[in-house]
Amino acid sequence: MVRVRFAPSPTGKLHLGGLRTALYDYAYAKNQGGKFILRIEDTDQNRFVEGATDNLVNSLKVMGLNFDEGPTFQSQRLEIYKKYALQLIEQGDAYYCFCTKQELDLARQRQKELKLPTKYPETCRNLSQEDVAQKLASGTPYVIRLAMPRDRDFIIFDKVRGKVKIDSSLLDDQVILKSDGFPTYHLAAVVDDHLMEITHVIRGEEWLYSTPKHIHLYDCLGWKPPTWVHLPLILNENKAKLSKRDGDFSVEAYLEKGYLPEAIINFVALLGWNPKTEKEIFDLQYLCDKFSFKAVNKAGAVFDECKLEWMNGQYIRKMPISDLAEKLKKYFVAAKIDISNEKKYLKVIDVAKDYLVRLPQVVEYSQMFYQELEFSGDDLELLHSEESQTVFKYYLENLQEVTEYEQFVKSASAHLGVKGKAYFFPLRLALFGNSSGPNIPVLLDILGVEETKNRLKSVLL
RNA sequence: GUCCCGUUCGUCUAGUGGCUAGGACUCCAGAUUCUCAUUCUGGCAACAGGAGUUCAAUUCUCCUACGGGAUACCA
Repeated sequence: MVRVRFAPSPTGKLHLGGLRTALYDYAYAKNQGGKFILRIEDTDQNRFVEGATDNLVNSLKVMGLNFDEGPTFQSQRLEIYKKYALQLIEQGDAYYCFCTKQELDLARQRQKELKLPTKYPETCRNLSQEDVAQKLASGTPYVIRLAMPRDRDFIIFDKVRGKVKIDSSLLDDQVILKSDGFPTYHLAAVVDDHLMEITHVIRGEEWLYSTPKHIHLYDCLGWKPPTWVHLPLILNENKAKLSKRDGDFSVEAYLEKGYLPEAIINFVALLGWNPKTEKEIFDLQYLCDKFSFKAVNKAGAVFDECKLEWMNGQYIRKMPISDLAEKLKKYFVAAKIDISNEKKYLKVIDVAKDYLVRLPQVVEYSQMFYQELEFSGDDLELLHSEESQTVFKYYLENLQEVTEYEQFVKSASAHLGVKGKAYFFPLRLALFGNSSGPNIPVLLDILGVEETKNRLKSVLL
């Protein structure tokens, strides 16, 4: 049974990169009839952000990525990690380290100056039993480090990258238990992945290089390592890892900007994966059906919001008008626009939907149906021209409740001998406030005879 | 610095030892006999460079360049 976990740390909101990882986790689990598990990696007390877990959980929910188990919190499992850390010490696979931060910084700085690889100098790796006992007894702060082997190459068999070889002599003796008693990622993730019977570890590429440490941990503990899957990163326009400096890439922010969850899912899915067909618009179910690691790209993908906008428009236009109308109501409420006339509102949305890229724009594109129009000097000049006035008068005299609009618009043009821009522009301006926009019959239909006449009267000389 | 990963239009990507290197977004043009939007049609635009293997390399190998990641008591 396939079991995959999404394991974010609660240091901020769920961002697009995290969402993509969670999405592939979910897709693979569902594809294999397995389980999708949420685990919160809250082992860094300094970076903990209040409310981050709620945001993570909520964002996943909105996106439709429901987890089968969890969330599990690592901060509630400290005793377990400690137990294994101690076991590793007993086995001689880990050791106490009493080096201070200053000593380590200094060593690292010296290595940099000498252009050597920066790594822990292994000062405490060969401390005598007595030294250790004495320091422990005197209450010296300590961490526990993993003693990496120095004589073997680690081979990672990665599902998207293939075989990756890393020379063990380059690897650091990583801290696995911090002085505050919390484990580091390396220990916590390995222990939990084993205990939770995770079969596939799917994570960002930034973890590839530390995988040997994890493999070694599995070996020392006598456990079977999971299948490794390292995903390419999502990049900003400068091709660097998406970071907070580039702006707010949280799922929440994109929802607020007015992107539909379906569009976000679809778009993010395509950043690093494709169904090997020309199909680009698809839903979560389709992704789950088709997903495989074989089709995951190796190279990072630049996030391009233009294409997201286009895709969002596609989803907006595809949506049943009543659903869309319902979804858009809140923007009108926020703008204090009265949309209680349901019939009119639906017509307005039907027109606006072709213009929409992001949801909140709906107000901008349809407020002219609800608010009094304002005209510039140039506008007034056009509205007050003799020809325009003739058209308006004709409409005021002849437009009736029973009128068939399309026909009326045509016959009026014929009757008055005015056509083209000279005919349509002033009308649209008077009724809609802009010389470009929807067709006149559509405007008449939305406004209705009474409102149309009111608007025409107000520009009559 | 060191190690690891990567490199097809500006961006997301398909693809193959021999093709006019395909699609999508953006942009441009045309059509939908008023405009805008939608929709449709067409166009611009790419195999990082150099060696090697081969009858033939974008495709396989090596090197270089460039980009990214890691190098923490962060994940």
